[in-house]
Amino acid sequence: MPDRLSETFSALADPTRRALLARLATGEATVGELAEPFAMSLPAVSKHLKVLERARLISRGREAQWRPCRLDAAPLRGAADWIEDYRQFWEESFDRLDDYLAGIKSKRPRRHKNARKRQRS
Amino acid sequence: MPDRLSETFSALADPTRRALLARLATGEATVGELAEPFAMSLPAVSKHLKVLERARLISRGREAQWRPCRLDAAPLRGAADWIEDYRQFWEESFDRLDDYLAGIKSKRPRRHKNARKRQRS
DNA sequence: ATAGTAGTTATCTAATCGGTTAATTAACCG
DNA sequence: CGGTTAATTAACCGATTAGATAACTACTAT
Repeated sequence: MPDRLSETFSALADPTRRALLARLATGEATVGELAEPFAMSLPAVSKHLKVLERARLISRGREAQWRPCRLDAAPLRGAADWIEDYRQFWEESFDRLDDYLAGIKSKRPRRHKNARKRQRS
Repeated sequence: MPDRLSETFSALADPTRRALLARLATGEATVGELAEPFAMSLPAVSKHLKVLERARLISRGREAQWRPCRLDAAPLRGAADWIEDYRQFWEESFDRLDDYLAGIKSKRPRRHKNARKRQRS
């Protein structure tokens, strides 16, 4: 995997792995504890954890025969920052829809005088 | 692909696709224009665009023989929201780093009194 | 030493991915 | 019509992925 951001997004692109992170947000857990809610083999979960570990989203300790996992959310910051650059676009999209509707309206006078909702701040 | 969030993250997990989105953030563009900066074949770019389209991150019009693409950032909102739930964790990590540094400092008095940066609004 | 528990590694399979080149569709122009 | 431009589709390839089962490692407990 080339870059860090790709590795982060790629790790997040699986519902099982997101669920594992969600579980770890409530505190450390062993592999067995993490695997318990899933209808899949332990090795499968172990692999998912390895993916998360390579993406630096979790780290693991050792305690007797257990390998407790803990969340390490730091890489999410980069992902959040990247997405944040587009916030204006998903907020703007409502405005553009309004523009479009306004265009329709000018050609074919109609009701819907004020379609704008979600006027941002 | 099962869920929307996975599809979004998966689409973002490729640097070429992120670059395409970044380009589209500056305005609509045709496939050829989008492909131009990349050292890869047009069909390859076309495939990436199809992935973005399936993830609803872009949409396409038709204008003569061109298929202008435009950004549709709406799905990013879900991704941003998901990640946002973890913000406290990556911000906490600075606290932990501070704690760690504070521990060091108590043993070996130093400067860096206030290492915390990026205090979020 | 033996058995049990926690987890990883090995091996395999089917599917998907990211890329290629060649062929095809679609629209324009003369 | 024929030719050019824009883009997609088809067919293929090698690498990776998500899953399974089986075998192994590592530690605990008796």
